[in-house]
Amino acid sequence: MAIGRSPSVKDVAASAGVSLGTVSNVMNRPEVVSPATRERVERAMAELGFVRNESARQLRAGTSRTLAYVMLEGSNPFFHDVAAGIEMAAEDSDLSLFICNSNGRSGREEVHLDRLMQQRVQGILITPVDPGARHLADIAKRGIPVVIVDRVGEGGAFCSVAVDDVLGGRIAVEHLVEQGHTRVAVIGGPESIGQVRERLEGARQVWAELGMKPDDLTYLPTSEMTVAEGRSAGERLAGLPARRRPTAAFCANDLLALGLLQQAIGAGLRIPEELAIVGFDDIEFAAAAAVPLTSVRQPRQELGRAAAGLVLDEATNPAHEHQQLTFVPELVARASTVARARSY
Amino acid sequence: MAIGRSPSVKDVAASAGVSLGTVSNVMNRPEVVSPATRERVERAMAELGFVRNESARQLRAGTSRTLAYVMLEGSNPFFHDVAAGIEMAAEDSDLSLFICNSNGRSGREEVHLDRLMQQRVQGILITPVDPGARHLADIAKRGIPVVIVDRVGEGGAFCSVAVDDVLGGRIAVEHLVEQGHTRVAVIGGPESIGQVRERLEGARQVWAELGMKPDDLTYLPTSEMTVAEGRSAGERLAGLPARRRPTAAFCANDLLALGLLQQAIGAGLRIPEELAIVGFDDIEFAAAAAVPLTSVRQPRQELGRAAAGLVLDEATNPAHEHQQLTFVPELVARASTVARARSY
DNA sequence: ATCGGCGTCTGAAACATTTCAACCCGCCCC
DNA sequence: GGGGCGGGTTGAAATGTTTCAGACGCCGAT
Repeated sequence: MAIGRSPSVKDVAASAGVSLGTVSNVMNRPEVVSPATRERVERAMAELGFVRNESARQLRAGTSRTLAYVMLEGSNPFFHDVAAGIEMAAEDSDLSLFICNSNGRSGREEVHLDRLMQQRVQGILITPVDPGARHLADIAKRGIPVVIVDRVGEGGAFCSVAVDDVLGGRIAVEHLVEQGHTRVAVIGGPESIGQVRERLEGARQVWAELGMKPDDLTYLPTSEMTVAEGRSAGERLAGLPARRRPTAAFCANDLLALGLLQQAIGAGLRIPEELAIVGFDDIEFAAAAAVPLTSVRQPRQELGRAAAGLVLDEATNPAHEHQQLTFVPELVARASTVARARSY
Repeated sequence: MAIGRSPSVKDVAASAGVSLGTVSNVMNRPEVVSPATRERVERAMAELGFVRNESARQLRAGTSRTLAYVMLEGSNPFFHDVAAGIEMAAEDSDLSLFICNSNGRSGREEVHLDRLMQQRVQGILITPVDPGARHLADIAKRGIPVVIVDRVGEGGAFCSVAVDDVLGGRIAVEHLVEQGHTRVAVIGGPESIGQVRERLEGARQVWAELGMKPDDLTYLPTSEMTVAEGRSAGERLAGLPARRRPTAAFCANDLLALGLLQQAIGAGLRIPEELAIVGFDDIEFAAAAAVPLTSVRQPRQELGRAAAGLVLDEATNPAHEHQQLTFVPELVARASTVARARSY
């Protein structure tokens, strides 16, 4: 029913017997219009079911009321938690948040960014496939605020918010060594992912510094950061000769760790006695695993919140300077590494 | 750098020495413009770094190129999988997808819907807090296509795509009875959530039909559908006197089931021998739990895809008729109910 | 009386695009 | 050589909002 285009300011103005400008004022600066007319206009709006046309507003204003987040992997709850943090901040500034998912593919990422530019979003938050990509630099050059999330931008060309991944890798492996492990596996990949590279790097660093034998740190590469790949890594681990087999594993994210955990339990291993496992991210399901997972916590929502703050600053503050925020990761020890850890 | 507003069609036209209309044609109907001019215009666009202003396009065209999905609970991966399905369909039609999250609160839902109307989205997909809510009906009355996802709309006022929740509850409990259980717990809540109501309803139906004693079906209500509530239900379960204590539980979603599972294992119960567990949704983490979880699978992405199809039909096909699509849920038996189930 | 100022309201311009009727020009056909 | 045709291009109108310079009426002060 109720067919026909939706009513415009003009219709409201006619119905209330005032001019266009007045209707606009009622919406945007109610204090300048007399209570009587305001009331009349508001009634007219309600009667006609008027809904402001955001495209027109935006066209005239030149700026939209939305932020966008392009996440790296929709299947990893970590990114949804980051998004939730951004959303809260956006909400506080009365902005909408547009969420996209590049799924790790640079092509999709570019398509999304293109669309976002067409929409003239106020700012773009992104966990990029490659922080050095041309299309990112191009956007920034246009003057659109871009903030890199969970990676640090190259050469300070962008604001960024991240956790110190090298440090994260360090504390994870340090913890395992403290628990008495002398043979450790590090699991993750592909190394084209910056986060992976740095976490593994941290692991190697601290391994060397603690004076452990280089050969006793086994790297098991994966092709993705998924539960399935974690299981597969578990199988490879089990295939190693007993005397060389690691007694603990550090996985570059929780999805891998969860897969490994499941495979290990299925194979009858006792956790953590026969295999200790540390993950990364501390997603909600890490604590909820049947053997609660020790993990390197990133302040997920905080990350998002801070990133939103930076993008807003860049959008509104003329004196804005790019900054690289780094959060400190924190080890959350649970039963997957400590025999009788209190679990939550 | 590169300050100043971004170039418009007019600038491109000037730079290429043609009229506005021609530039527009290059973008929208390239076949009507001669290869030579087209080439010239395209070069000008590239040089100036022209990006079409979507607001202006939309204002003139009266219609946007975006769909929206308002999900019920951002913390439940199930909805993200539905969203992924929608996104694929949107992609096929060259539409963008705007994702919002009401977090179960009717107020947020309304705010989001309001914004979406202002943006003149092509259609709205929503898993509503309450499918009977006024604001939903209002939107539909305006002629904006609305499709209810994972619930069926009341009185056929909307298109909807859902799984037969009653049937889902039936097959879950039927499965438990087949495994020889005679005392079963059903866990979920609050009952204000329609999905919960129907799943429990199905459970009760089949329990009666199979001639089981009504008193042997224990209902443990929860205040939310979260992992934490699942654990708490587990504690209440453990508190029941042994002779009345159920030997199996049907949880209204996987998050609850995961929490219950974890609590039970922590308490030293053997799964499924001492407690069998069935969840609902079959989210990815269900299979990845340390004791892989038996669950009632909903075709998550399919749900989203189908919903997108309906909303598009309603948006473009004048002869559109509302329809209620119902998918059939499917039991996926894993180790949490069947002692030596193959796990994946 | 005149003036200034204030509170309220108006009307038109501007935003960037799409669409459409009209136009131009060269060509072919009669 | 005139008429018609059709491909290519133009120019202007239209979309719904915001903004801004001004108009209007009224009051108090000069």
